[in-house]
Amino acid sequence: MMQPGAGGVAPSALGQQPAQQYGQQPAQPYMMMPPPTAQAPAMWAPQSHVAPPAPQLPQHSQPASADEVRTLWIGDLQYWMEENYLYNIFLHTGEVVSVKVIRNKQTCQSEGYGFIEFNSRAAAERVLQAFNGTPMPNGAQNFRLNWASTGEKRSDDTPDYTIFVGDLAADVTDYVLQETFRARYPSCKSAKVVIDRLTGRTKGYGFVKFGDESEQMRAMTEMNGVLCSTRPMRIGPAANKNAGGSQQYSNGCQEALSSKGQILISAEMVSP
DNA sequence: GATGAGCGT
Repeated sequence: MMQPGAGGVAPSALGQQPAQQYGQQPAQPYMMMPPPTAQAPAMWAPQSHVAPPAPQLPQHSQPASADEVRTLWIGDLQYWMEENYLYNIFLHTGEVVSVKVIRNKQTCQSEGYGFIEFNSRAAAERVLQAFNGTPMPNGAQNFRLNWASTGEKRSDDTPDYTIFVGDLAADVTDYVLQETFRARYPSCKSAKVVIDRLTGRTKGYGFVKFGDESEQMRAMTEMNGVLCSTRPMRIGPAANKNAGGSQQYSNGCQEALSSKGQILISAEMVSP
């Protein structure tokens, strides 16, 4: 027989209202700030904060074939941003099916990203367009949203040529950084300002990716010292993360190995 | 100041 108390539980596991305390956050973290300049497009969020025109940050194009893709990936989460926080942010859409923050199994600490599933692909896309790159309710950082990858490979055939950009002012966002470069380098694909997960604030450096190697090279010299927002950028080579950007070290490794070998050999020779 | 971040049961 059914337990009386458990009969009419909320459909979603999140239905049970979360006790809303997010670390240092005061009582109502979700109070959406009034739209700065927003005339609400009144599609699905009549009365709410419609963020400034979502900058066209690079996102994976929506997979056309897969009807099932209704989930967004969200990153750059601070540790205190848990399911209930995310859930309440998108609550007004009425179309959130589930929310999940990925945690480390040992420490149970957030890994800084999660997934938001909507009841339709269109709903997910609206959220993606409207929120991505706009300030999160806590005010410190911007939403970093994208389509969740469904295990299928992302269409990413082209190599990236990346540079490191330092000395960024506090107000430089991905969008600002990217536009700074895209104005001169059409192959500029994306820009990312690195965010401190503890504070949600910028670390003052970032990465810019180009599709064209010669533009990467040119940008390295031409853009060094150029103003971005209020500060001159300092540009350097990016440590090889995603290949492409710089030369492989295959030869270097061999040299290192052989010279190590030499050291060993000479050590043997030196020994009595 | 100083080299990310990225897909779960």
